Amino acid sequence: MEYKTGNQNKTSLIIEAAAKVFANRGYSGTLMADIAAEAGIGKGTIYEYFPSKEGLFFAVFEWFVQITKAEAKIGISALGGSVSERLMALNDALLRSWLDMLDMYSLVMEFWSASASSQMRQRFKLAFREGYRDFRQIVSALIRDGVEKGEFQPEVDAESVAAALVGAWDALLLQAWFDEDFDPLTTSREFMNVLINGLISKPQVVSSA
Amino acid sequence: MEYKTGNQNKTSLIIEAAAKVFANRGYSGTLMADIAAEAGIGKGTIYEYFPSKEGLFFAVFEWFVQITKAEAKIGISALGGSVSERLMALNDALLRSWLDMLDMYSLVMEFWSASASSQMRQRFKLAFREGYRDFRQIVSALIRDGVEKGEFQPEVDAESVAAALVGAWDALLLQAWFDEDFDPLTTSREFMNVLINGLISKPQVVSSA
Amino acid sequence: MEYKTGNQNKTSLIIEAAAKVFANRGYSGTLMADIAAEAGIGKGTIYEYFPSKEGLFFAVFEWFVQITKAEAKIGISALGGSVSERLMALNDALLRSWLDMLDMYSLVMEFWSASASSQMRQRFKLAFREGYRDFRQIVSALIRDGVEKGEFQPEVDAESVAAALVGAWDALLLQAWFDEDFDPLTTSREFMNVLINGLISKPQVVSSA
Amino acid sequence: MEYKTGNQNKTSLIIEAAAKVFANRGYSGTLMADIAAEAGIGKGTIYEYFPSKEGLFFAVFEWFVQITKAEAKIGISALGGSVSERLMALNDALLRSWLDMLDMYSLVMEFWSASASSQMRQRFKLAFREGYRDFRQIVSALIRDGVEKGEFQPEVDAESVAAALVGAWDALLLQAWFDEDFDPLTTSREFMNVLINGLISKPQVVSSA
DNA sequence: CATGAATGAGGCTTCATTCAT
DNA sequence: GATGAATGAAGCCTCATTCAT
Repeated sequence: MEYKTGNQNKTSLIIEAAAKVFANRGYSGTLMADIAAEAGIGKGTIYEYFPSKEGLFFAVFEWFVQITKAEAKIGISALGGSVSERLMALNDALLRSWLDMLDMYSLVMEFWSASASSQMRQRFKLAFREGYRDFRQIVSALIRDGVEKGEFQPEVDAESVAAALVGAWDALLLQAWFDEDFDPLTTSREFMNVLINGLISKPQVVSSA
Repeated sequence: MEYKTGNQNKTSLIIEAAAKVFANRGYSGTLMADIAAEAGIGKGTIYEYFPSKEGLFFAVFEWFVQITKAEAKIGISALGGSVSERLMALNDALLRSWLDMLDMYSLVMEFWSASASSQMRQRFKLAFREGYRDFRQIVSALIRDGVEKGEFQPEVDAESVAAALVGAWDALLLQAWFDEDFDPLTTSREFMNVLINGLISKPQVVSSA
Repeated sequence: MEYKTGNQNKTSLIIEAAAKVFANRGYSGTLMADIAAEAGIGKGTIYEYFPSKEGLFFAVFEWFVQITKAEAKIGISALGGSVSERLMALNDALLRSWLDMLDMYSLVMEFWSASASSQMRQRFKLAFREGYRDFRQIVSALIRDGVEKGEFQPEVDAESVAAALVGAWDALLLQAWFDEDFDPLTTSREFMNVLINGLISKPQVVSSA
Repeated sequence: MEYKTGNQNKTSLIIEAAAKVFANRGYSGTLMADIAAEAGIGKGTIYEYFPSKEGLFFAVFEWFVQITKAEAKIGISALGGSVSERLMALNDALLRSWLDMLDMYSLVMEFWSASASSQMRQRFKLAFREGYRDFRQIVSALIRDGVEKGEFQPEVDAESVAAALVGAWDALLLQAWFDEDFDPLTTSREFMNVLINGLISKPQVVSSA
């Protein structure tokens, strides 16, 4: 009825329509008819390209992972400068690109939920695990770089910081999704200042229980 | 039929049975009949205590929020010592209590997903927002305390660090849920070392794009 | 809406309603809704008793086989007299009982068709094979009895005659179903006269290609 | 794509492909796409030659009736000799020609079933009635010939015997289709011996209920 | 109070048929 | 003529909810 996106083929037309509807209504709240209507095609046509609702959902997931990874890579490869600067730049790039599609964030929650239940559990869980691993690796490589260059303290456990950082980004967006008054970009930058400071400064030991 | 966990009343019997089943099968994968079977009661009985599946789900959510908050309070109130030490102790307490019920973590994902799908969106979204706000407040109060006591640097933005920290905890558990080889406790402690170091040390300024 | 048949239980209520509708509209022409309406119950109720349309169809088949066998047994056990007389009496009894339910004959055709195609092929095919074997056996036992008693010629191959006879009965009813002007009872009696005569009389050999 | 059976035209190409698929999967189990694939043509092409699935099915039926009749005529016209011999020869010829295409037998069952289900009922029912009548007539003519020539007893009711005989042939093939261990040719010959004996021998009267 | 048999609205999916190329 | 991508009517089945016992 009103296509305009440069959808090369019908497959991606459907995926994008589905993404929109899944994001708005959730997996089980979404009717195949809604997707068809959103895509401006007949209900049956979807089944020419995808085997089932579940199959389509997974295709949306893969599409989503792919564009997310692509964004991340761009954000990372972009910059020169000190490792600290690059880390902060990565923070900005990621959050900005995500904020641009915050309305899609509910998709992520649908994916999480799918990975927790249902038939597709395994496929999703695996994909998430791999996705997080990849992402952690990218960030930890950056941090390790900082350690090797002497910019960061040698005691720093790059893996752990990367894992927590990746998680923090994720969760800041989550909070932004829940709370319109929450500004994740500013928040993250303040946080990054502290964290980077922690990476750079000679540690003051703390003990615990 | 064989549940005797200290359920004072049938209401909590049903809630706990429902929590179990929702965690395993997801919201829409769960049948009322499954819950009744799990609780060892008749299907119709559920409707004596809850108005609908959705209502029961929300009750599970509230129950979950409550016990989670209770755990958190225990973790926080527990310790004395320096703020750094208390922060690290909080980290340990929270992660430990969550790890004990990691199999319930999928419930959180269901709740997230529910907050994204239109039917119950408002109720869940609101509850999550409040939950996160409360939690951020608790943590930011602690950090602010550190600033006021001179233990942490004055430039530190307590709110932001709290938000990111709360998020990082959440997301580390998420990663643990996806990845059995991932150890969130150790990871979090390494991360906390760096973060606390960043809070304590005099900042080395970093600029960015 | 208007039950009156002495249906002890709902299972047979549904089976009988289904038999009626399957007989009138054929398997794939039958809607589950039709059956429910015919039985005066809700659509969903059928699924409390049968797993699927196919399962219900098979249940109808089994019910049909059972009552058919029961009829046959009555027909057979009934009479004394010479074997010839008993054979003729069997002929009459079978055809009469079938003619009483000729409107159900189309069910048989549905069953044949089901045995030829579809998922259920094996189950139906097997049941038909067994059904025919049983029936042949009953008839051949009778004929063999005639041979042993010296009433029939010793050269008679009881098995073969039984098989053909069983088939002839079947097929006469089939023709009656197609052709309202066809009188299978008279026809069969005339035929039986010839056949029994052939069993009794000393054979006049015939050769062929 | 790879069919070159002497199909003069595409019409018969399609009919034969359809016959194959209908025989294997049954009417409603058959997809138009299957037929097109079997015929090595496009789905749409079928509609250039036939108005609908049902129309094609009926065309297959007519084609089937035609070749069956042709076979029967050949079998009948073939032989000289006594009527008994011709009858036996007919038996052999018919069964042999049918056994050669036993895998097509399931088509007959589909046709029967079609004649029972409401949509096409009339057309099929009529065709079957005519088919049986024709066939009975051919056989009864033969038997009457035997009576007239004094070879068979005058009391014989040619029509009835013909009807039963035609039915027996049909049903023996049916049993063969259900039961691979069943040998219809031998069976039929043993049966024919008895029957022909009954036609020839002076009758021994039998009375019944 | 407790139950579970009964219900029927609702949704996914199939597939004969159409029609633009 | 030939094609096969697109269609949407139609049907099986699910399952939250009700209510008579």
